[in-house]
Amino acid sequence: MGERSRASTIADVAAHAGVSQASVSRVLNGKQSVDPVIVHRVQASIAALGYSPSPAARSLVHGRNDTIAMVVPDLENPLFQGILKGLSLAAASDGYRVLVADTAERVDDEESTAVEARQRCDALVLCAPRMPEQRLRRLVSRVAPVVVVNRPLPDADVPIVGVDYVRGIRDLVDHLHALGHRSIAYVTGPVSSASNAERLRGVAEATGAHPDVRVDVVPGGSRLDDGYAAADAVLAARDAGATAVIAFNDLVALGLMTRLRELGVDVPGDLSIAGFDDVPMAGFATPRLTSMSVPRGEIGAQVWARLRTLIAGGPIEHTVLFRPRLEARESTGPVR
Amino acid sequence: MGERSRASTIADVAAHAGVSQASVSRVLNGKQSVDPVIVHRVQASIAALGYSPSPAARSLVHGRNDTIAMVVPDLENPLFQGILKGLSLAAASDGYRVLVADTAERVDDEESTAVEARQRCDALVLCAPRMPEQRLRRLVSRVAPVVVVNRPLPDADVPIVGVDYVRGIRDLVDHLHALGHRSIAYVTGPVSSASNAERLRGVAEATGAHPDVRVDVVPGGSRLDDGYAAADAVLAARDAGATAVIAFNDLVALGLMTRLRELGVDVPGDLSIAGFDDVPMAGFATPRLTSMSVPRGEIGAQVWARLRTLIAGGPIEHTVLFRPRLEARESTGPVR
DNA sequence: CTGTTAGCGCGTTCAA
DNA sequence: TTGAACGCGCTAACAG
Repeated sequence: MGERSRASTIADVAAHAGVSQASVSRVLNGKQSVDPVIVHRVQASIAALGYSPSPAARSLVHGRNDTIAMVVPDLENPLFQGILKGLSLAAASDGYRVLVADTAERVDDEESTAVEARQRCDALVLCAPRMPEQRLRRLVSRVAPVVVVNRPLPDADVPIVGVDYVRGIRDLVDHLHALGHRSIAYVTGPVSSASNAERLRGVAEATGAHPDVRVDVVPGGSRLDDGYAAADAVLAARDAGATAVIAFNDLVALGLMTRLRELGVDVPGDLSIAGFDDVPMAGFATPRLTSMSVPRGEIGAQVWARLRTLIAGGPIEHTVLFRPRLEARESTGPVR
Repeated sequence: MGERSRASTIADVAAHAGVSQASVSRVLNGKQSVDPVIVHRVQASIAALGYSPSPAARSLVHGRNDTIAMVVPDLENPLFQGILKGLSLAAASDGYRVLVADTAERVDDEESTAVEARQRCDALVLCAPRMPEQRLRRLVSRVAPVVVVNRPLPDADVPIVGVDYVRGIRDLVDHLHALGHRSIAYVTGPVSSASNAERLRGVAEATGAHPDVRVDVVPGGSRLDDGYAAADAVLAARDAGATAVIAFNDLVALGLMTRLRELGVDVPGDLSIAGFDDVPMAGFATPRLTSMSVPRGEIGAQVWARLRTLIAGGPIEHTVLFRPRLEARESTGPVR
């Protein structure tokens, strides 16, 4: 194989067309008017040489590269996937690309990863549910423009797009309460997770609103195996009177249901179970899982909308929280 | 708010330290030896100014930007997620980032998306299961260095990393055959998908090896709903004698099982069902789904390994196909 | 070991 | 309307 032929530059085109680089640049960007004859000639040369402008050079001149970065703790989480997909599609429709940085749950790397990613991109989307709040605040001020996803950050100069977990849990407790449940077990998410803290606040508010309801907290996690492993603790709670379970998310709920089935526990006969996020699988589980639906793609789209105005020099728009919607299915039933 | 202060440049650092830009550059890259005194002074200035080099300028001068792009048809597919995650982690360990481009199943956009992504990145990973082969061949030659994922492309100058679907299906048929099944229904994937074609080849080879086995093909898809919707056709096949089902992938299998359960069909009592990919949920389904396990993360890592040697000017390494491993679970049982 | 110079490819003044 | 010249920020070649 011969040497890889160097891609043609704007200078090549200019020479080929017998005009100046400036003219080529002008027909390329169409910002100024140029003689139709030149336009035509330049276009011909561009086609002939198969020229396409260098994004790197453009970036250097413009100081931006039409790319944003999204930092996530785990790409395998259906929630982040959905958000990423929505973000990617929305950004693409405005000519922006998305760089993803998976921190592989290593909280200590999140900061440097974010800063590094931000340097090569025009803006940042931060999903860092476990980063200590103070550190996050510092980080956010360093990497603006940035949007924070799925965690509260009071009085910070940053747009936030997220889910109203507090309200979601309350609505879910209402649902269970209406079914007659008075003793509920909550299987937690990762202990340091902000969205878990939010859910716990929801639990607190719910018990405040329903003094006749008590909620026991059981340690869990965020994945299928975590739910599976939480079964024993859940059964202990049941023996202590619990008739229903709220899991941190659907994966935990699904894993839990699997183990309960193995143990011969009937759902919802012996125990009602509800999840959160309404992942695609929820509606296909056995029994179909009751869950709080979260508009993943729409979250991504909203994130982009906010980032876009930020990039354009616009204001920091208000926090937007989506209220989860109850999807009542088979896994929750009346207490008996 | 005042004006956003412009980030400091290498010139600022040079001035602050009272040395030339070249010296700053040298201490930055550590390629040449520099007087310790200067090193120290420059580092101090860098810290004082909070300087960090511009990736754009570096890209322009080096002709690369330490970023690769991955083009996928659907970010929500667990298979691509796993590959993306493995790729992202492996690339990150070598200082490379990953840009993702979701073509949202729009086959017609794949080509331009890929070319566009390639221009801003040093290399490309192509997941385009439905792109017509000839178009893919042309594309591949345009965007090198590139690695193609999960589809054969005989005699093309491109490394391929994928799954041996043919062998996987054969092994799966062997499994069912050993259980006594002689009439099997195969629920297809997307018609134009390359990996579906591979599976069909596997079916053909399997029936060749087992003349006593017959396989009926039933139209399906790639997602949960597709499997759900295929139930009627599958039942028709059962009425025609089929005792087992192989689904295009786990999602289809899971969707199918859900519908069958609604219809009162016992799995595996009335019908054995097997999927493909071994997604995390497979082992948690009811009943636990028999599947062919595919090393998603490892595929991503292998893709990176090949891309890396390509970027370094190395040879086009040989195709590597992972042989799926049977995960026999509850959803397949002996014919009765 | 250090500073000066010359690009990398493009956009954008500024005159003509 | 066009072209020449400069600068974006950095690295590499060349002197000193």
